Amino acid sequence: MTIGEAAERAGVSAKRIRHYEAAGLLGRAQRSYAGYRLYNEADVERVRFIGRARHVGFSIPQIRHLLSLWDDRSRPAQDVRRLALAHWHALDTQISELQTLADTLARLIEHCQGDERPDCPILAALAGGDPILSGTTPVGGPPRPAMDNPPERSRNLRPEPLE
Amino acid sequence: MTIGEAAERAGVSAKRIRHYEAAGLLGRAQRSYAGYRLYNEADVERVRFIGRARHVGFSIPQIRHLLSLWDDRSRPAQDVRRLALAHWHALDTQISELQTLADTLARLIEHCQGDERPDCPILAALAGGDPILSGTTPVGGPPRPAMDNPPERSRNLRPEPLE
DNA sequence: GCTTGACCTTCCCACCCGGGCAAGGTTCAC
DNA sequence: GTGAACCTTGCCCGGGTGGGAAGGTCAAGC
Repeated sequence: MTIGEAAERAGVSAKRIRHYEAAGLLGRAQRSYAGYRLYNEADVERVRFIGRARHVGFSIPQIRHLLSLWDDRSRPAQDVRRLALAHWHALDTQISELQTLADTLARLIEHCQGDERPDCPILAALAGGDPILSGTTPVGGPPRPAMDNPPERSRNLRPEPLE
Repeated sequence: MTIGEAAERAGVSAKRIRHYEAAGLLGRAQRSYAGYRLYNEADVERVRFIGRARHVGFSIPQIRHLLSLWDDRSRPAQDVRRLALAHWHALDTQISELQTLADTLARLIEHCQGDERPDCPILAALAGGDPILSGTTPVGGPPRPAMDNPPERSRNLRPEPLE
């Protein structure tokens, strides 16, 4: 099959398949006489693997690594687990940082009346040395303003630490 | 003062100041006879404002907007609040998505023994139609594996909804 | 056989926010 | 005058993908 069909069946764009090939995730595809890329079932499976791995946030280099482990039938599961765990920790760190940002911002918004008057604590904090931007959280945790529909986010889902 | 000194006083790199100027956040700087950019206290303040806004995650276009509100002495605080709130919601969405990813990954890791055997559920899930990747969380919430040092992350810090 | 439209090819640009480096000019102290 | 430390502009790089241009190919219909 040609790239369009392979792309559709793997659930990615043709462009991405070419990109993955260029990135060395796929190896050079078979070519028709006219130069069209040709794929088989196994190729589609591999692209699907890549797509799923991207979907859970693995980077291209990480997927390269995952694929090498996948290709090596004798690899220990430990190796895969380690890679996934590292990725999880990176995700967790990123989430923490974003959360800190969001909390800071929430504090700023909290202090802003948001009325017609021009005095805005948000701008003031960005402009001057308002300590609210220093990230010092009051004892007892940050304030918890009312919210219409809390998303019920799942936290504390944590794999075991690295061995 | 020249760009190096201004950069140091504003807490950003000289490169970033030039970048902000090119992005239209700063207006064309005064120039010395030789073409050096020259700054005054007000310029440094403005750069500091930009730096702080970047620090809490505002994008360049958003900061452009914030600056226009800052420059407009008669702007209602409401406008600023709205912008900050939109940014907060974007952050919150991003955090949610990352959290979903991390949870999925955690479930995968959970199911992987991580021993010397080559059967790895993580690879299996990425390769095949393992429903674990579909994101269906079991009733009662996702499993909560033991963790050495939970970061005590602050959640539920939520500003009021948009009016 | 020819046209048409859908597909394929490669290559370049764009995003975002800078870091890093190069080649060259300027300033200041010694 | 000379060297160090600054400044200038400009280009390439990252990550992962979309968009588009310019051109070749294939299959169906006339």
